[in-house]
Amino acid sequence: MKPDVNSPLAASLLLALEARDKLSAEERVVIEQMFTEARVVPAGDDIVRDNDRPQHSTLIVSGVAARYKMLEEGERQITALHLPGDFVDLHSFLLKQMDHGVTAISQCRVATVPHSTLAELSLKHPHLTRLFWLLTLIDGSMHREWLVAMGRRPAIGQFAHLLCELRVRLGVIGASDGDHFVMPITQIDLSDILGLSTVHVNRVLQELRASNLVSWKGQNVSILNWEELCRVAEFDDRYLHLVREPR
Amino acid sequence: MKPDVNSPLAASLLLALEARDKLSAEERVVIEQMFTEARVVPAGDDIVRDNDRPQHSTLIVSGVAARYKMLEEGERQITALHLPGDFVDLHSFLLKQMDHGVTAISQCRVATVPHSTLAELSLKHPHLTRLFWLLTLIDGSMHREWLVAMGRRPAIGQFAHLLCELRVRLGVIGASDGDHFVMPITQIDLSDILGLSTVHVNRVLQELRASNLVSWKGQNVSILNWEELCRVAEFDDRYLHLVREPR
DNA sequence: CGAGGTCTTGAAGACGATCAACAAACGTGG
DNA sequence: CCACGTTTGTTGATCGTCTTCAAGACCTCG
Repeated sequence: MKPDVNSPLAASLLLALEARDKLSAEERVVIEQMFTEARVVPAGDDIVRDNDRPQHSTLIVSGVAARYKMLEEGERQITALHLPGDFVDLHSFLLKQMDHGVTAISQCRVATVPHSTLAELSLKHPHLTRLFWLLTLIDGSMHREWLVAMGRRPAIGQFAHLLCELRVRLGVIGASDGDHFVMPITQIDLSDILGLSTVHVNRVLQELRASNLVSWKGQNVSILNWEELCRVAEFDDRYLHLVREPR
Repeated sequence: MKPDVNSPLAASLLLALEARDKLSAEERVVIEQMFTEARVVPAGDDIVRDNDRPQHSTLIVSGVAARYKMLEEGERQITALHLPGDFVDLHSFLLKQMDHGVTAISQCRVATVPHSTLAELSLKHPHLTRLFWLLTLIDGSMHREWLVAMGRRPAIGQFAHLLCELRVRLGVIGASDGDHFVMPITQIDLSDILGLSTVHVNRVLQELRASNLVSWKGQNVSILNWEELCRVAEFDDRYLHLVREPR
């Protein structure tokens, strides 16, 4: 999760893709070379703004970002959390206009690909195009899982589910150290993810701590009882589609 | 919304696509010819089952369908409503395995395309491929809007928002008669969409009726005050991406 | 060392859930 | 076409989860 200036920009993306299909050597090269170097976005700044019409798509190289929408009364709802290797606005390639913002939750390093490169790709590399399409489909799959969590799980189950998801997703990109990972987000961010008040997030977290499921100090998160946490969350990772097969 | 046996299978799909981009005559033909005739799925039956590995993708020709997930205690959460012209499992082309079910809310006529045809398409017709990708992106966009509605809007706003969305989406495919449309779904279905109890759905609906925003009798829905309904819902149709431009 | 953001705790209140009962609508078979 | 059973819609009463408001502790960073 730390900005590692030496790692290639697309390292996490390659891991995410290889978790779902095989890449040819050529494809790996194409991916590594498509990104232009990266700027650093300070925590709290927008990476992409609502209503923008981006000419390129943005990859998180390091840090945590979030898609969000604001309501009239100033409430914020986060609709997705993005980790290294995630394309935060790949969809803007076809949707053209952003209907939501993307903010840097922690400081982020980001790299970009011009939409024109993606367009060429869609002509020359159908398989890679399908894999990028796949990434947006997995985003959609996570959205659906979040809908289920919000609509039908009690707050503690929803929170537990988020923790399970984070552990698995960080594992895929090699950013979790077994049951421990670094998660630079505040309880305020959590409340905007879960659609709860900050006060209630705090109380639910205490409940998770009290039952020895999780430890969360500062940015250090440890899953203390994975089995039981999954039970509370009714977690099933099928929706992350971590099966390596031809796509 | 009525099964119209004479209409071409892809009529609504063509309308949905033409609302977002121009199609060439050739592309229209390709789309019209890709679907094989259609079966009728009775209300309540699954169109696609959880865990299936479909070899084809399914288009709703008429009727209303829903994607859903079940929880352990038997609760259901609907994550998307699908209307004529919607591909309910286009994503299974790349996700391979279903991580949720799709059920016929009302009786549905459905048509199918083999995945092999979609694969050919991805080689021969990059523009059409991008448009199909676009359809899945718009699905994702609707998921995000539902997340906002669930997380941060009170029940009445969430319900109002759903009604606004339905009106606009039905308008796109020519299935709404101004402010009136036919919506063959029960309050039980609504509660599974909104993540509320059926009792509360009933009370919120009464509130919408009492304030003269909506009339809902049987399957006949009329928007009585579009302006005010949009205000209650904080509705902004940008997320449906109804802009005709090159994609 | 001070200041702003974040975390924590308490008390009160609201929104929505649950339980229960009944009415209305619908479909099916006689 | 009516009778009957089942599903859906409606209403009331009570309960619980989560919100809001408020205040103080902690922490981080200039």
